[in-house]
Amino acid sequence: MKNKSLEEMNCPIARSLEHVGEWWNILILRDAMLGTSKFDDFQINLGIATSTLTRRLNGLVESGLLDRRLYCEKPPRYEYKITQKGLDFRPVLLTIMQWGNKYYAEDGLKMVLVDVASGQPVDLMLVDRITNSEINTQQHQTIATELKP
Amino acid sequence: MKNKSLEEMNCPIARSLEHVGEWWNILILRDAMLGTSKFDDFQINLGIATSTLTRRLNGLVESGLLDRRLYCEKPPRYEYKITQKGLDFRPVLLTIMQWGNKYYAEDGLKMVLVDVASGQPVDLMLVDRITNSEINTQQHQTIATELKP
DNA sequence: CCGTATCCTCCACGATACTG
DNA sequence: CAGTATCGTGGAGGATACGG
Repeated sequence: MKNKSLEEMNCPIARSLEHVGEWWNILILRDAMLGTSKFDDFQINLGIATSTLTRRLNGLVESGLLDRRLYCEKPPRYEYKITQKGLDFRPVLLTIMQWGNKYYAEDGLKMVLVDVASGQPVDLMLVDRITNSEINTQQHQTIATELKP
Repeated sequence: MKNKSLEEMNCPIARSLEHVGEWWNILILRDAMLGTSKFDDFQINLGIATSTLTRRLNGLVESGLLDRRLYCEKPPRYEYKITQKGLDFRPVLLTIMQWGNKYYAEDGLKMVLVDVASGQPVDLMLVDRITNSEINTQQHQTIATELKP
């Protein structure tokens, strides 16, 4: 971030903000947890400028929250997969989500928790973007939904 | 924030970031939950420019996370107290804190949970800034500490 | 003492154009 | 299609001076 002193603040919250404080990062992580991994998918989903997306993705890779992996050799193609450190950030997104649901869901659009059969306790998804029919039911099972009217 | 489109994003996370995404806001809320309420206390604690602090405080008041109250008539003095909406944001800070403790506490400085006798389950405090002796023990009781060496 | 107003700087972001 | 490079700008933040 702009202020170097954040790192010197010796507070875990302040230091965390150094790496995820930019709100684009939060939204990129959100989508990464939802399964997005390709550059263009992020770009289309978020409506972010490509140059900005490059910078943010690189920053998140540098911070160890995303992993850049070559998945195709010819032509070289990369995907951005969430790391364990990034997954550990999920509770933060969940609590932001709950707070946002309470105070900023006037139009009825909320996010919901889904049960992940793979063993992980909870995951998050945006209701109007991933409909129930689109969910890989082997991986996800909706346990609560509040759909847009 | 700079981008109006965040509000139009129809996602509770995105909308929340509209109000608390600026990292100064997070730190101000952190201190407000720790009991800070006076302008100068925020300023000294955070090392923030006074003009910036004015802007951020006003923004948080506008967003309904802080409440500006006149507590002295002559001369007029105001204090900034956290609102219920602000208190509801506390779980977010707690999860950020936990994540920060895990990944950004290399120097041993962590935050801890304290039991609030007033009935609320948990509160947070910064270990090196509020020592045990300074805690209002009627209000707080430390249940876990990991102090800087 | 408790802020606010003003000016300035800088950088995150967007737009655009470009490469493999 | 999957990005990177470059340029211009708005606004957040800092420094300073000032008002109640």
